[in-house]
Amino acid sequence: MIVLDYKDRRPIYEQIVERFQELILAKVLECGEKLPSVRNLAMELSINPNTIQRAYMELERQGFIYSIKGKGSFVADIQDMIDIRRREWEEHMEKLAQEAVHMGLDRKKFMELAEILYKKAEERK
Amino acid sequence: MIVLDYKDRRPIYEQIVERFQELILAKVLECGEKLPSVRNLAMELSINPNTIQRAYMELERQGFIYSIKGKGSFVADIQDMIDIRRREWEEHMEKLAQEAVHMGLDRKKFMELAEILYKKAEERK
Amino acid sequence: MIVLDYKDRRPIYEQIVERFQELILAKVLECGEKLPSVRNLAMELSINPNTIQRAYMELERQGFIYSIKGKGSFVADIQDMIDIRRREWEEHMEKLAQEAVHMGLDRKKFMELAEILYKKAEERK
Amino acid sequence: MIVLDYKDRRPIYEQIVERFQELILAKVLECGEKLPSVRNLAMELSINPNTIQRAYMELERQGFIYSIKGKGSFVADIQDMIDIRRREWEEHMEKLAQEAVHMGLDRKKFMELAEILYKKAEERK
DNA sequence: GTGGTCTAGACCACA
DNA sequence: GTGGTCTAGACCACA
Repeated sequence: MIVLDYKDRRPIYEQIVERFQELILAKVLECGEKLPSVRNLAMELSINPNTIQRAYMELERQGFIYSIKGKGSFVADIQDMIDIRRREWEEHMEKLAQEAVHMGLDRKKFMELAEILYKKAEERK
Repeated sequence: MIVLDYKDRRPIYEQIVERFQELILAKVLECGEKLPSVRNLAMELSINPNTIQRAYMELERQGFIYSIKGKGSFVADIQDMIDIRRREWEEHMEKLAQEAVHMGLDRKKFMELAEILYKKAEERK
Repeated sequence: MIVLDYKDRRPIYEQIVERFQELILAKVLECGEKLPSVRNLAMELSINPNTIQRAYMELERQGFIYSIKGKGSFVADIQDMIDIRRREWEEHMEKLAQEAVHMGLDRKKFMELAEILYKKAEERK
Repeated sequence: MIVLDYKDRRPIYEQIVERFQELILAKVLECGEKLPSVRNLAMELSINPNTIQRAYMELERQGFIYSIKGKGSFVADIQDMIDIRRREWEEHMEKLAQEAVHMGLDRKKFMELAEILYKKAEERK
């Protein structure tokens, strides 16, 4: 489920955070589901438990999971978060569209650029 | 060239600033071109010359125009500004495209939304 | 007892819900007391019975009233709710007082602000 | 400047974070001022550099300081943060005052409670 | 068993 | 020299 990329220059804990974010946002990990324990995941990935701990701390701070001492870490209910993100995204997009109109970017060019940038983002993923 | 909207809740000088920004960015007013004098424009719009003065000061502060005592106000060379704005706009758009991919918004929906928001911005103008 | 404000932008049923909440919390309507029937209140306010129905449904969902088929709607026992709200209110107030101390707001200014905001709330009511 | 309280049950890094927050909010440490280096402060307090690192990370996340690799950690410009906090605090206070009015808490009792809770917060500090 | 904190110490990137 | 990441491992609180 979690695969580390040692060629990646980003720190390991960051890779773990991002991977779990994806799994949770894509609902592969469902609300309330238990994450592997800090120690188990550390063993499985052959890394130090501290690194997992740090990743889980960050995920909890961001509201993706919640941890209960003595019980484990669990996927949080992120529907509200998703809704808020979606709304903010649309607001930003609306603002950019307005700026495009002000800058004199016509609809055709605007749509072309949007498509190019979307494809670029898709490939990068 | 300048039309005031008294139903608009924003201060008049702000409307004037925005209108000139549009005219300059859209290159209706070209680099080096002389703006109407403070007094003339005030008469034309039937408003206090101080309001125009304030708008011109703000435009100068933002780098859209420059004023020469005894000669008048002129459109500044804003190519650099345009380039920077355009670059920043593209960066923002790229970021939004990336977020769209991360949120699981597929290309079709992304393009539809982009078009809707562009049209909405166009109508509002 | 219920006065509608058509200048208010909120939906009518929401205004009705809020008004009944106030009447029940202020114990003008006592526990067990019968509310006006859907039809009567609708006639009295010259609005659609469905709107009243919706308001009553919302009030029941929130635990302010209970409805018995064929008999009517009655004010619920809300003492628990009142106690909980009061406790939560005090907790929030305690937290704000603490933040005030941390922000360096001295007691005199804190008390002044509290009084001003209380009066403002009173007037608005 | 920083004194640890080993009787305090809270983790050391949290104490350090809070202490620096106070020093920065009270402007004892001014904007742009350099904080002691991770290693120096660790030596001075006879604790592990990791613990300081963790505290500084948290302070940076919260916007109190910024760190530049190879140069050090510096106090951030927090005037905006202070303004925002103050505004949010007032909004919360206004809301609580409104709720107090709705709950039927009269002004005298409201003011008494406010004073008691303020004193309590002051003593706890 | 589980998460949370902390120590001791290594190594890296950046300046 | 400075912050940032990571390992190895201890100990605590909670369940």
